[in-house]
Amino acid sequence: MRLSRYFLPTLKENPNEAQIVSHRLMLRTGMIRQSSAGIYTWLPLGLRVLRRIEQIVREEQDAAGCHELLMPTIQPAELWKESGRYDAYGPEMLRILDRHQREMLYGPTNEELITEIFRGTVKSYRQLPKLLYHIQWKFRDEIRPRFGVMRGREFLMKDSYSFDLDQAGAIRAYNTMFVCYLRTFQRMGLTAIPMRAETGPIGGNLSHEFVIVADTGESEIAYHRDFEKIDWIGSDIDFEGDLQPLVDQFTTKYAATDEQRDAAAEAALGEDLVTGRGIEVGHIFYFGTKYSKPLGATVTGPDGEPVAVEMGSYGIGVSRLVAAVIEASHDDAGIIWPDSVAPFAVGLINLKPDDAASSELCERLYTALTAAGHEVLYDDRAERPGVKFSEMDLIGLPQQVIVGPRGAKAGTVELKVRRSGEREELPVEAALARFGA
RNA sequence: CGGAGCGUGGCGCAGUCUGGCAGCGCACUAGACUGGGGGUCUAGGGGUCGCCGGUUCGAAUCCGGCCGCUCCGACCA
Repeated sequence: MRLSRYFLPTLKENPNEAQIVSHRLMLRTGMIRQSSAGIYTWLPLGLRVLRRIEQIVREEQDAAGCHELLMPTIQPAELWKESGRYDAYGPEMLRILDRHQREMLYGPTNEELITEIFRGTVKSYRQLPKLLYHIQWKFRDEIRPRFGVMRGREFLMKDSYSFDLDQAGAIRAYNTMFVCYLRTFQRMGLTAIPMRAETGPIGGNLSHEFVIVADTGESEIAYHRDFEKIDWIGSDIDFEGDLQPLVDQFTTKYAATDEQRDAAAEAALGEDLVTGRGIEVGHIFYFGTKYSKPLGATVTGPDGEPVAVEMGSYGIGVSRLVAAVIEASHDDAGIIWPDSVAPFAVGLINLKPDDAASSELCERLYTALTAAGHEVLYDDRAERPGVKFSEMDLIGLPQQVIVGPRGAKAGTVELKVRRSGEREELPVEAALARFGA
């Protein structure tokens, strides 16, 4: 992508409304623009990151045996009256009347809808278990939206739903998602600690939040020091095997948020207790027959009798994750994207587009890097070097390739690693070899 | 919803108290100089001062109402 043709409206100064670093940086790098309170437009750079995170979530869901579908954003009120949540949800749910005065709502979550789909299609225990998910925009009319996309009213969420014949099956599904989540966040370069959580209006009795440690988090958290050094899981998980030992490894140590915290347990930990703040990026629930019973989601069991299915739901805040990654990975100059979610892999800086040798070399690098499968943002603008350096650091692409007249003449380029700040001058061929080009 | 604050050009702000030509920095346009960490100089363009009403010879400024945004609190991925 040539920056001269791209849409990247960066800001030199901090917008007044942004208080936390991720919000400031998302505005300054031209990733998002606010439309109204808690509602944002995703500009090209931000959308790229959102899509990459979404794709990681999708791939890990698929790997865990979840099947993607897509439910609508607008739902009929009727279904929610059936489950009893139409009144329970309160003003946080955005209610809409269509032209026929039919009561509709912009979905804050999808348990009712997925259960309706399930009850109309799955009739026998032989068709179980099922794990379904979708990635869709949700709306919750938060009392006080804040921190940019961290706590917006409109947000992109992945929500999965499990259907099993019995509790043992449901717990198995719960464990599957538990491990899937560990892998998902790990791939984004995040350390997410699973914490015992309250179940909230979604309901149920087995629940964990996945929390990223960050000073700007909204939850008070406390956890065992061992979580900082626990062996992180590999990519070769057998989801068909017994996941309980792995889950136990992450759930036996103390870790809790807010109301779930236990003063006695924390006192017992002594020096091993770590407290701080965290950002909740995922939440998993087992809630049994809470929805299947009122909504009539039953299957015929082995004995010919109807059985209400055991369910769980599993959410990941996809749009929130964009902000969470920034909170976890930035410095004074700007964002530092982990490779896995970076909007572009390489930033190519042409320090002097007027210089024929520089521009020819840049064109060659741009073509070769692109051909080798790297996404390159090429700063070919007629700007001063300082502007280019600053903006490239600000938007935080992991690798920078810097070309100037001196190097172009000598046949060298400079490579800079954004995270470490390390710079290295190399012959062109050697630099290309680094990128497998 | 309670408490606090803000709304003046694309962004950041001054001016409001004490009514009298709408300003500054950045950004933008043109030219010159410059050229490895958000340059310098010159000349420009751009604003119904959030909206509605009132007071006044005269309102960004005073008064009333409304709207929007931000922060703190209770609620949430």
